Amino acid sequence: MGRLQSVRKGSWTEEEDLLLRKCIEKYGEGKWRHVPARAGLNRCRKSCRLRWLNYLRPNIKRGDFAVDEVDLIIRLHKLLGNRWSLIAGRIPGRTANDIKNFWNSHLSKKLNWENSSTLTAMRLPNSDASCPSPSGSMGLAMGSGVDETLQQEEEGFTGPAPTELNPLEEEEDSFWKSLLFEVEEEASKSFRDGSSDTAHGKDDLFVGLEGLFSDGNLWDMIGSD
DNA sequence: AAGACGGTCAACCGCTCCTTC
DNA sequence: CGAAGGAGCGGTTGACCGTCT
Repeated sequence: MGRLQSVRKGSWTEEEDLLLRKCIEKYGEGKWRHVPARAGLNRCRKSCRLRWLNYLRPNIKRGDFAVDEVDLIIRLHKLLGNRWSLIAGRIPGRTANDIKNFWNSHLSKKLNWENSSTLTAMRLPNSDASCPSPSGSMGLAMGSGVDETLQQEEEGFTGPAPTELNPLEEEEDSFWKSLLFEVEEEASKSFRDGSSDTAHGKDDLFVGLEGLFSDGNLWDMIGSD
């Protein structure tokens, strides 16, 4: 009937945020198709969903990424590639959009630059105390600690050392194991379904893991902020 | 002081995957 | 089993802001 009402685009107002928040509180997440009408918003369902997921959802962290978060992002990206939602699922309080933006604006250039320069110049002599080492609860599970990984790399280290783990390390260990399990499940499923998504197949997964564990000094690569 | 430039981030777009019928 | 619609994802865009010249 030619009633193609144009939906609003652009930045969200506080009033719109309030309406959306109230709607989600009342009806819960999901059923995004109904959200605009329920909330009384002249927005498309995608816009509502995005706004909620990236901005309004409780427990969302704003501001700078912590050292351990950055380290985790780098490693997860090495393992998973540009699968931001998967990466975000492993970093509490951070959204896929946040991580994607952060990667694109901070890390990708830095890593590209450093990677290309280290090919010829090898490691830059700046791995001193000014480079923070990952130390939070989400830090490295395997051979955590910058000097350790560096040493392992120089000694031809290619996998996690079978050392005894303290409780914190055990927690981290289980984190990586569960992640590995999830990704492997997905890869297996794709494999069984004959999916053409070979970019994330099992082989690549283990290539990624190998790189993940045998990785050199990430903080050397990206420098310290 | 002001224009140019680059970086950041919120939001949109289009595609793929998933679910339902 | 296939089609259609919905949901989710990653890539891209554009506005805004800070820095540089």
